[in-house]
Amino acid sequence: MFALVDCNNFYASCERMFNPSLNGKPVVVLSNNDGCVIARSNEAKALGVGMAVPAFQIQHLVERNQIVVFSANFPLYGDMSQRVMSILSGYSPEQEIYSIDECFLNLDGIQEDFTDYGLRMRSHVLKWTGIPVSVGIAPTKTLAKVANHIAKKFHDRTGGSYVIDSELRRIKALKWLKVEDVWGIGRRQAIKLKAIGVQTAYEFSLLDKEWVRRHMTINGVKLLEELNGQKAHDMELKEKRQSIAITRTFEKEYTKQEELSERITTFAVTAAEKLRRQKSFCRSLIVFISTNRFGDACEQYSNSLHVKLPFPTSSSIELSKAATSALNRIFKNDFRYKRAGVILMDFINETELQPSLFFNSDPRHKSLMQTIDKLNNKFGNPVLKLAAQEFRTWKMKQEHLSPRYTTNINEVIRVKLL
DNA sequence: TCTGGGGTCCTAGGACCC
DNA sequence: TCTGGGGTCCTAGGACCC
Repeated sequence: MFALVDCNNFYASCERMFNPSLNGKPVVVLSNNDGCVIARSNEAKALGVGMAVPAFQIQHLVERNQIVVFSANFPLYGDMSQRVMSILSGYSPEQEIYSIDECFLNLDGIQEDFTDYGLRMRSHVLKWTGIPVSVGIAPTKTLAKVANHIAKKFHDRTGGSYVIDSELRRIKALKWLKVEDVWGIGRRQAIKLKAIGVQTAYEFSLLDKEWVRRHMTINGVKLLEELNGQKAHDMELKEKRQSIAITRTFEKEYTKQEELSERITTFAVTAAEKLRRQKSFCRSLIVFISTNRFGDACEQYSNSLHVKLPFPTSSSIELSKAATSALNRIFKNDFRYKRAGVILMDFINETELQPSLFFNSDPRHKSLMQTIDKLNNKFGNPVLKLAAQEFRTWKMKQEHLSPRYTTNINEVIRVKLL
């Protein structure tokens, strides 16, 4: 059996955790630059605040209903996530952290009643972190997702834990679940399926396997099997990322290549730090730039370049050089750039590096990077930068930022004794 | 005025090989 | 007029996830 444990309205719950006066009130969290909605409390959902809606479009709702708005505080969410995951790891020898707010647990060998087990996890996490979670348990990962959906949706009845462990429950659940809400069926597939009269997960589960394979590839077939109770996905105990991306929508539009180049350099340096943290080397990278996609149609330009590196490296210097030279090749004057990014890929493990006879990463960079990482970790990022990076740190729009309660000693919560 | 960021996997088709 | 057959590898782009 698999459990899927998912934090309820995770970012909003993190904010409320340190500000209990917000309990019962509508809360939303915005993306970088206070751009659009990325988390909503149940109260905010009920008021009609949609997911991923631009902030300015809900301004009237915010004012009319006194919705409390937060700027994204990723240091806080990342730290809270670690705490939640750490507690949950005690409930199974195998934990797959699927995203910042959810994980799968392998429950093979658990003797306790599954519903109770789920409830126990839930109250444990709630007590120790203040974050409410929902637990779905079933014989396949996809059905565990379905069970989780039910646990959350009918919290009053389930208490936040639901188990699909019989044909009766499986069929009842699938008949209830709309096909577009199945894990793995997105907008495109949902349209196709509805066109042939499939409305529910149950109707999907009865489709002919060949038809599904032809129209939805191997993923569709796996989905079909999983919904029918046959395991097609196992725990994925992932070690390392296969790609690392740093991309940003800028707070302003850039026209000068030097300015863009500084930002790209910083993206590459940041990505390189992450690369070194997971002890990998990278063999290629993509740089992309783009004008404002919401702007005037005739002023649009976007381009990307995938460059192979002459040798595997994790050096910030070498990676940022490669990135800026890629930028030089795609940059065009007379455009106003609003978005750009660097994506590292094609990794190998540090330990599996085969030096080449002719071209290799500069060996001196290894200890240099170690020292830079050490200093930046100790004194806060980034005391040390490359000269090619921008001099001042860019300030994104964050008008509703909460303190970093759990990761910065100067911002810990203060308790006043009366 | 204002419109996010970070991932994974699959497939079709091109380039190349014999 | 007729113009083989069987492979592998790589990549861009699509679809999906949170």
